[in-house]
Order: sequence, then C-alpha cells, then structure tokens
Amino acid sequence: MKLATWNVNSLKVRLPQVLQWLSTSPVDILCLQETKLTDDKFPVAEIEAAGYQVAFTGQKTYNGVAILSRYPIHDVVKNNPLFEDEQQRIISATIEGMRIVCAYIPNGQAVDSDKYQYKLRWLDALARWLSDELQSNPSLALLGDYNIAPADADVYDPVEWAGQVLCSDPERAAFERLVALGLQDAFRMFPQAEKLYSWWDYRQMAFRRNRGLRIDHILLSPPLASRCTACEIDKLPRKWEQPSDHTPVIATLTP
DNA sequence: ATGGCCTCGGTTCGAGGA
Repeated sequence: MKLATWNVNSLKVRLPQVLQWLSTSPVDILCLQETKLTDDKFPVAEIEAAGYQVAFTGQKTYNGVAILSRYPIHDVVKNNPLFEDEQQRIISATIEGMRIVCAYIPNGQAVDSDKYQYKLRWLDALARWLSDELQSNPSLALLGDYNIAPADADVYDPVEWAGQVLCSDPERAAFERLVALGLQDAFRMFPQAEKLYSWWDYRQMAFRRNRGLRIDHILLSPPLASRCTACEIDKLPRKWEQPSDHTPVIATLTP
C-alpha cells in the first residue's frame, strides 16, 4: 500500500504530469493540493480512466484539494468541522480502513502578517479536530503541504531562514502538537540522505542549486506507522518541463 | 533590491504563493 502527496500548483496545468507520474508510480492513494479548480472543472473522467476514484473540493484560482484512490472512497468530509473557512484546504475520506486526511495548510506569507495569524489559528483547529478524529479512527494519515519545515535539517540554509515563515518557532510548535497526538513523520522514521527537500522556489535556479525546504509531509498514527517500511521524496517530476514547485512524497505500508 | 518565477484572472498588471 503506497500513500503519496503532491502539491501540483494547478491541476489544469499539471494534469498530464499527474497522469504521467501515476503511470510509472502507481501509488494506491494520491493526495493533491492547490488544484485551483472549481468542482465543475475537475478532470474526473481523465482520472477515472487512469484507474483512480476521486474525491475533491475546490474553488476558483486558489487552494483546492483532492484524494485519488485505486480503492473505494467512503465517508468523504470536506474542510474542518471545527473551523469556519471559505478556503478549500481539507478533504478526508476512509479508504481500506484508513482515515486519509489531505490538507493544504496555509502559507502564512510573513510572520507579521494577518495570514500568519490565520495559519496559526487554522493549525490550532486542525490539531483539535484530529484529536477527535483519532478517537474514532485510530488508523489515520495526514498527508499534504504543511508549509512548515519541522527542523533545521529540512532547510537548505537554516540561518537565512531562521524565524521566517515556514520555519518560525510557533509553526514548528504547531507541527510538534500534531506529533504529540501520536502522529509520526514517516520520512524521519528511516535513515535519509542529507539535504532532501520537497519544494524549491522557481526563482534563482533554486532547484539546480538544491536550495529547498522539506514542507510536504506524511504523518501516520501508530497503527499505520507500525506498517510503514519506507518514505521517499521523488524528485523526478521537479525536473520535468513546466514543473510544480513541489514534488511528490511517498510512504510505503505493508498490507 | 519591496527583485528574481509561476499561475490565475483578465488584460499587458496585481495578488498570492513559499
């Protein structure tokens, strides 16, 4: 069983790459963020033709999330019931006995901005909601673009980024609060090479210089963490023409 | 250097991303 997450930065632009990637990396479940599509424009037929069922919630221009699955999708819930939010950033569903939560956590823009305060409030509500969810769904995975680099090892230049949005202490504390619910960062369950990231700025040849951050994560509750045998970042799609600025992260679970 | 790039909406620039 393979679970993956990928911020595609517009599914309209990236659909061919998503289908290409799935054809060579046929994961069982793929969570997408930043689809940037209203629901009437979602490419259901193309995704079903590739062998995946799909649940999605979107809006014009910004945000939008989706879950693609080779197995039946049950009990779809859109957004966080504990947080009034017009922005479409969460979709969750039960697949093969697992509660799959796909999240596009707010960017936060800058630590002195209103958007940063919204991000912290959003994360507080996420932790409160997941605490409840874990009671009724012990096998839970939270996959998505967290917009948080949990530690300095996840940042190409920790000094330059110290205290900045994506790396600030309150954001890292919010990440640790999710960990304190019993969720494990699948990537850090295993030995990894240094300087592995999931996002690189489009500017300044950041990808070529590997000036990246690890901000896309798969967190697993104990029953799923105990089944997890690997977690990898697939850099390949970031090398393709007209790429997303993020690249997929994949966790492998025993059946 | 309040930069640089990409996407969207909608026009030839601004907002937002990270």
